[in-house]
Order: sequence, then C-alpha cells, then structure tokens
Amino acid sequence: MTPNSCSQTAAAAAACLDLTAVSDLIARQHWSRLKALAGTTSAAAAAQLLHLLLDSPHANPPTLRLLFRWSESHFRSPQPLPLHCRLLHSLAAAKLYSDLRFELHSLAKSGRHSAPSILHSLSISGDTRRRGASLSVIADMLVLALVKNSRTESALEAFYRSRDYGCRLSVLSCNPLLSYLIKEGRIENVEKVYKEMIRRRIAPNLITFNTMIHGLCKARKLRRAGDLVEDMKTWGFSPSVVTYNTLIDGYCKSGQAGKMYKADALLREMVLAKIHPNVVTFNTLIDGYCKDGNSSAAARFLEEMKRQELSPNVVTYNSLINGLCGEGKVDEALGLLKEMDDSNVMPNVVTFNGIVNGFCKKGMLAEAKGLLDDMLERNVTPSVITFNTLIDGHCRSGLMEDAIALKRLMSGSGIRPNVSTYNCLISGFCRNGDMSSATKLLDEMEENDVKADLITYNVLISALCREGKMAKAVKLLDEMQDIGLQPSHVTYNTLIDGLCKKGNLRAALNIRARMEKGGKHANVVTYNILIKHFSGRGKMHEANELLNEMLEKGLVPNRVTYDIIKEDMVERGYIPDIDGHLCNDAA
DNA sequence: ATAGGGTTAG
Repeated sequence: MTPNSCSQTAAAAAACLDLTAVSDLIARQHWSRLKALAGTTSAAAAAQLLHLLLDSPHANPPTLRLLFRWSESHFRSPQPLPLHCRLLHSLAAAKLYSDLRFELHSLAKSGRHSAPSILHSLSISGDTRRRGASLSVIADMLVLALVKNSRTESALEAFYRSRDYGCRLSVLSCNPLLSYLIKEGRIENVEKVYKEMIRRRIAPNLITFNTMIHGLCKARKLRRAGDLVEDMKTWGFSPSVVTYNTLIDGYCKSGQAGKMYKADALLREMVLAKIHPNVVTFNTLIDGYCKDGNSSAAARFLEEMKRQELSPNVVTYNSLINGLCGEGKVDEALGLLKEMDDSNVMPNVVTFNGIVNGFCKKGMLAEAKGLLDDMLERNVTPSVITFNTLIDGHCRSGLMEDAIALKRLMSGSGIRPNVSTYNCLISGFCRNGDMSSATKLLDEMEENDVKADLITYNVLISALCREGKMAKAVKLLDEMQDIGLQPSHVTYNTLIDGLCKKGNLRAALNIRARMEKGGKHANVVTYNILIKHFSGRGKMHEANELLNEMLEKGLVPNRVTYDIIKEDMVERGYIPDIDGHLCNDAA
C-alpha cells in the first residue's frame, strides 16, 4: 500500500484523499486550507480524518497530535476516548514520550474519564502486536499524570487496575504516587501500594524507601520506619542523608519520651557512617529542640553548623526565632533578625510572623502592630497568619474593638479573613461573655461562605459549657457530626467537663460512650475530669478505680492528675491504693 | 521522583 492510496474503510474510499498533502497542511497548520481539502468542518469530520491518518502506515504522530489539538480547541469539544487512545498508542510506538506525557496530562486534567475506562479503551486500541509493550509505558505515565493533577483516587485505581492488563509499572510513577498519598495523610493506602509494588516485582529504589520511611514517620509508626531501614539494606541500599533527616524529623515530631535523645543518637550514627549532616539535618534538629522548649540547645546547634561551614538559611533562623519567641525571649529573636541582615539572609513572612507572635504573647501589642510597617519597608507581604496572630493577640488582651479594626485592615489589604480569623474573634467575644457579638460573626461567616470548622465548634461548645447551657452545647455536638465534622478529644472532654460540673454524671458518661463510638478513646484529660468529679464529691473509691483503669490502659498521669491526687485525695486524708506506677512517678 | 520553618481550642 502506498501512502497515497485509499485505505480499506468505506469512509476513506469515499474521501480518497491525498494523505501526504493533508499531512503537509496539518504540519504547517493551514487549517482553513485543510477544511477546503479534507472537509474538516466539524469535530466528527476531524475525527474521521484522524482515523484515516492513523490507519495509514505513514502516519506521522506529531502531525496527528497537531490535528487532534486543533480539533479539540477549534470545535470546543473533546474527541472521543477511543480516538484519544489510538493517538496515545501511536505516540508511544514512535517513542515520543514528551508528547505522550502532554496528552496524558490533558486527559488526566480534564477529568472526563475514569481511570478504568481509560485503561480499558487503551487495551482494545492500537496495533495488536505492539500493544503490550506500549500499554505499560502509557499506563505508567497515566498514573503519573493523574497524580500530578491531584486525582489521587483515580491514580490509585489506575495503579491497581493496570495489573489486570499485564502492565509493568515503574518507580517513576509509583514513587510520586506514594509521595502524594503521604501528603494527603492516607497512610493505609501507602502501605498497600508498597506491598502491591513488591508483589508485582516493581523494584523499589532508594527514593521509594526514603518516601516510605517518611510516610511511616508521619503516621508515627517509628518502629515500622526502622524496620524499613533494615529492609532497604537487604535490597542493597544504604541509608542516605535524606533517610537520616527523615528519621530525625520523625523522632522530633513523635512526642515520645526521650525523643530528642533519639534524634541526637541518629545524628551521631550518621556521622559515624560517614554521612555528612547538611543544612536540613541541622534545621530539623534546631526546630525539634525549639519545639521541645529547649531553644538554648537549638542555639548551640546553630553555632555547630556554622563551625561546620554550613550556611544557616531562612528556615534555620525561622525555627530558632519561633522557638525563642515561644519562650518569651523576643530580644534574642530580634538579635537573630539582625544577624540575618548581617549575613544577607532575607527574612520572609514566616520570620516576621514569629516575632509578631512573640510580641503578642508578651502583650506588647503596639510593637507587634508596628512590625507591619517594618514588613512593608522590607517588601514582605503580611499573610492571613500575620493578621490572625495580631487579631488573636488583641482578643486575648480583651481589645475586641482593635481586633475588629485589624480585621478591617486585613480585608482592606486584600486578605480575606479565613476560619481561623473568625475562630480567634469568636473565641475572644466568648471569653468576654459577649455571645451576641460571637453570633453576629457566625452569621457573617455564613454570608462570606467561610465554613465553620472543628475549632469553631470547640470554641462555641466550651463557651456554652462555661455558661452552663449544656443542652445547647450537646446540640452543637450533634450539629457538627451532621455536617461531617469529626469531633476531637477536646470536643468530648469539654462536654464531659461541663456535664460533670453540673453534676450530671449520667449525661457525661453518655458523651464518653459517644466518644468511644466515634473511635476516640478516653485520654488523660478525660480521666482527669472524671477523677476530679468523684474525688471532689468525696467518692474516693470511684476516683481510685478510675485512676487504676487509666494506668491499666497505659495512660500516663500528668501534672493535673497529680494535683487532683494531692489536693483532693491525699490532703483530705485518703491515700489511693493504686499500684506501684504512681508511687514511682510521684516520688 | 524522597527530607526542614509560621496563627487559632483544652
């Protein structure tokens, strides 16, 4: 068959076009002349021509793509999926991978088709003999395209379904899939995908392992993360600086006892293994120590990194500035801001937010507000968080009018108040017992289409509890569950506390039952509330039983627990007969 | 294609 001969279809016979001339017009994008020659006056006609060109052995894939793109934009209507799939196959066969990526990207972005229908259409399209090999490449790129377009659910479907078509995927799509699932906090899916990768003999690489370790750390499964480090070694990969940084960060954020000691041990271990700590390593440690309330240890790490000739960057300084401000050491934070200037590290909005927060915490509201001018001078644009911090600071000092003025100022600077803004203000009004102003803000939220969140409800519930309006408070619990908001421990504990204070133990236990039903287990705070309720009423036996129950569950008593035991029980002459845990810890 | 920083509730 020669390129100019008509192919076997009836449509082609009718058209009997000079395909070389047609291709030439397409390549030169002479669309009106193409219309005259080939009659492409509709999307359907263009589709027909595309099929014709695809059937011709001399079809040129880039030309096909030009025609396809022109048709979709010119007629403002998408071409049918089977045709798109034929185009994808021809691009894959010609190894035009960047064009293929682009086409899959637009297919994924449009969201018109589900992953299974795309895979199915691909599987029955294209040259039967070469389909298998190119199907794998296309499916692999499809998963990647779906991930990049935040269509994680479809990406997962494509990942699993592609197995039914015998596709061999690669780490190039699986790694980003894992990474996105982690970003979305869907750790169960992460582990499933990983296991499926192994089952399908998609060999994990160093990045797969680092990503998985990150996911497990984020899910606070530190032991499993450690197991994976051993796994990676059996696959022939040595932990890299990223592996260590991830683990160090995992421990810093784990909340477990001695976490900073573990983080420090990992630092020593990596140095011993001749893996050099980098800026991220130090930043992670500095942030970890700051969050642990130990900014002086963090400051020593800043010195250490300088000694190792690693340049602290804006993240380094931000972590330390935030830590210092959190401890009320705003002067030292300002010293660091000066140091940034000296070493040409540009402060950004996060830097200033930290200092604004520091001033607010000390009640130095004029200084905090004054930072807005400094920011302006330095070309740093305040963010919602800057204003929220300022607003919250004013609310906490009872300066509600100034807080409202700041909200106007932020709107005037083109920053829309978000839920947090409203939460700060509502909580401020509630603290002042001004429920009518709080309610007005709730209405305003509705008008501005800002949805109430968990914190909004917690704030309102605790305000109602303080006023003893328990029926209304419980009603809000129902309401939030109705609109699909998961109540938190705080929500339940606030209600339990309110009900206990009213002496309504039965209702309090009812909420506790709802809490368990909602998958949230009683925590230390829950027990403290209940123990306080009993011991405060002289029911020492019940209080004691709750103490034991709490310890049996492995919950660790905190300061509040000890205060209750000391003031309500011991000082009134009752010695809890709970087992050894308490004596050891209390001593 | 993998790792690090900011506000708000009890």
